[in-house]
Amino acid sequence: MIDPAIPRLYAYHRALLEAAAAGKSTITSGDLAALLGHTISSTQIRKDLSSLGPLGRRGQGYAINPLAEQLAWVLGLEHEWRIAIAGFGYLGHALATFITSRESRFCVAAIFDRSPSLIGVDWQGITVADIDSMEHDIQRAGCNIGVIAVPAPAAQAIAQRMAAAGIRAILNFAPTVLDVRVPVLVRNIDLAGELSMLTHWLTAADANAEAEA
Amino acid sequence: MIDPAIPRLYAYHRALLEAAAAGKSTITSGDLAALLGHTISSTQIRKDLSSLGPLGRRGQGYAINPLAEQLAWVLGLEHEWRIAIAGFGYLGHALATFITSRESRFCVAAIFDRSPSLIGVDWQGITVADIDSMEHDIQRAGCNIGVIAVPAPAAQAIAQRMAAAGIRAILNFAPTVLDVRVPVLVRNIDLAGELSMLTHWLTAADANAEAEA
DNA sequence: AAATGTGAAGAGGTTCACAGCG
DNA sequence: CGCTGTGAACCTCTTCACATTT
Repeated sequence: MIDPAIPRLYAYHRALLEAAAAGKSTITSGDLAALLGHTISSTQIRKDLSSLGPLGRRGQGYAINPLAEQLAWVLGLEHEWRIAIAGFGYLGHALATFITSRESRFCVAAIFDRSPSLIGVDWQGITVADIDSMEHDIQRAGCNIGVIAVPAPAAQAIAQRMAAAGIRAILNFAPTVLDVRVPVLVRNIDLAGELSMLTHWLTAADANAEAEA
Repeated sequence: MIDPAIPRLYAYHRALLEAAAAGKSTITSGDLAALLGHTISSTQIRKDLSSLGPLGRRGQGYAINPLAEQLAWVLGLEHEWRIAIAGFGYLGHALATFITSRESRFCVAAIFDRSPSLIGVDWQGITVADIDSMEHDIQRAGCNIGVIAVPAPAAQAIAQRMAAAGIRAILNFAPTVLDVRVPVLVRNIDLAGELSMLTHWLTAADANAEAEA
């Protein structure tokens, strides 16, 4: 399965759960597209789904439950994922809450910070630990996904320590390029970059408006 | 200028400021690529930059300061941007801090929440206001960018009200497709989707490892 | 008749190879 | 000689059109 399709598959999965909750048991690619606000075309949906196997019935549409299960399987949502969060400031805290509420099989299993005022704090049964003990705690908690929510200068070292502790996938919110030599998947969430797209678009729109006037 | 190039331009800009701070006054596309951890090729960098005009000297490289200024101009970093944040939970709080610290011309100018325990709270001179007065406050504060950090069910209504108040660019952290009919640029930050890429990749890697064994 | 599944065409962006300057 | 700037080849993903199945 191709890379850019994965977030789409996840969107389908969510939409299918919604449809199922609304009492439907079958859905067409067109209905699914409508549910997603037509941000994705029905053709695209069919291409994505057909690449997983013959999941629909011609003339009828897709049976929701089997399709949702298939998507959950492909996306790895059937495993339980144990997540380690480094940095428990506002961002880390927000992510912990979000992750826990979002998907029942995502489980925050370890939290780290450097600040003495946070170490020892309890969050939903998890004690915030000192970053110095990270390797040990990550392995004991059996974490397989890491989230980096620390300031940029500290991120690189933490990424390397996470990788050393056996974590193979990292979601990085620090605005730095992480260099982990081991084969680890790093996804960067570049908030400032996203903002810059907005500011660029707004200035470009202004320039166009002036040119037309 | 093409869309996917914008975050790259922003990355160049950051790297150039770093290089300037390190005392350099000139840089080649290859050096810049190295500074970015080779996540972007030197060819790509030259293509991106050349589309802005002839900014480099053949045989020498790029003069850092003029180039950084040009990038800042293209990205709209020379304007002052006034940002309205809806939702002041941990996420909203984290974003406010991040935005303020990140770029001096990004200014959080209004904060909204629905919770009585947050309304009236002061954050760096800004008073958290009731979401009911959003339109009025946004206009008074002259906000031109909106950030949505509220739970999914509330996001749609807030997006529409932001658009009605004249905001034309929105960064949305709620896992919902926003439908604003006015021409507004919406960027969705899909945290769950990003996580799903990690879980997919990890399960696919496991499946491959088993297949090889 | 209605909706899926799919080869072929198309668009969009990246890489290559090298011409053009300093 | 070194590095930029760029047309052309390339590749990847999306859209189109339609054959296929219930």
